[in-house]
Amino acid sequence: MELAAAKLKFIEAWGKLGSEWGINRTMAQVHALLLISPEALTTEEIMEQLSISRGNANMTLRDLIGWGLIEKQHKAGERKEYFFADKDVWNIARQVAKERKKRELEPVLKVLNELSTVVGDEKDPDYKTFKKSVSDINKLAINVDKTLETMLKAEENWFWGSILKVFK
Amino acid sequence: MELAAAKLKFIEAWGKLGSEWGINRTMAQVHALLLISPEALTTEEIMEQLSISRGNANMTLRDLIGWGLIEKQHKAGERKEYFFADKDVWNIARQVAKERKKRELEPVLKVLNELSTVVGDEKDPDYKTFKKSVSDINKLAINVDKTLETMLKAEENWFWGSILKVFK
DNA sequence: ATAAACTTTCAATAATTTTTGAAAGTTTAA
DNA sequence: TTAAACTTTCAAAAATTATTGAAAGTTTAT
Repeated sequence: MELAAAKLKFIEAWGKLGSEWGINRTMAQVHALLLISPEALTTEEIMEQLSISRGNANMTLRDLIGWGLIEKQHKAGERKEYFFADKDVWNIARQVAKERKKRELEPVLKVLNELSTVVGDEKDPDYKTFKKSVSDINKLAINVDKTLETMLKAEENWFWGSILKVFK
Repeated sequence: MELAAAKLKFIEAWGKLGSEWGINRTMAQVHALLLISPEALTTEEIMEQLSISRGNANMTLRDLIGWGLIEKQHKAGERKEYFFADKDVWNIARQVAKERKKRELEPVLKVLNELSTVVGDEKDPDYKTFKKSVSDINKLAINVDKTLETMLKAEENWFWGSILKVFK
């Protein structure tokens, strides 16, 4: 396969994966483009390579910075802003895990906690089923939260060394 | 909190979580409703409780069956179909992991494999960066795949026992 | 064979999400 | 201060995704 074709395919695949995971397709594509780019790129270059508008590029780049996946770079003597992606996949995975934990898992834990204060009749099957489901989900969510917490602190080698030992 | 209010809140929270993870909101809500329902419900009851149309309910129930999250039940002497959810959260987590692995991770692994056949000039920074990123992502994806594979085979107690030992 | 009971389909519509692009805003250099 | 270079905003438009509901299809009992 040719490099040019491979690049397009990679950008497309990354975009598709993103959209399946609740991440805007364009955002994932911009990330893909920066991941395979040896140099930092300008908004202009990104707009052109992905055929997207200035407004879209600007918002997407801002979001990616918010996710901690890319950074701005300034080149001496130039006004333009350049953007580049952290290429370390372990950092990327941790960053995504960190953000999703904060944005999604933590709010859910909060709601589950509130829901466990529900009052009712212990003889009521509705009440019993509700309590049991909420409590079980709560336990799982707490475990997932702890696991992520530890993962976020871990070094890559430590992580894969330990995890692969457990998962034979 | 009252049971009725808590139920609504749970259905809403589950729906929101679903949509953040690329799962249709209604599908997650129907799942939530069945999770907290001690009895299997008919299409009619689901339509009414969630204020959705017959068509929507039918398609959503079909999808949930496809995900292995709910099942049909037939009651003796009745023509109606009843639906109920597996209430075991460990089964639910495994089922979701299994389906997403099949639907998303495996296609990505396939693409990454194709992309590693790219040919080019070892002196070209574009080529080198591309190869490195694809290869690193490929390695991570393979590890994730293996980890999920093991998790799918695991028993709940085994899993939490081992994982929590690693993650102190 | 018929009809009642129930399920499925799908074209049309609605709702939501994403994108555009021009105008407004900001920074820098002279 | 002015103007050029560059970035940000946001209302409108486009694209995508989800939902409706009536008609078609299926199954069962008689």
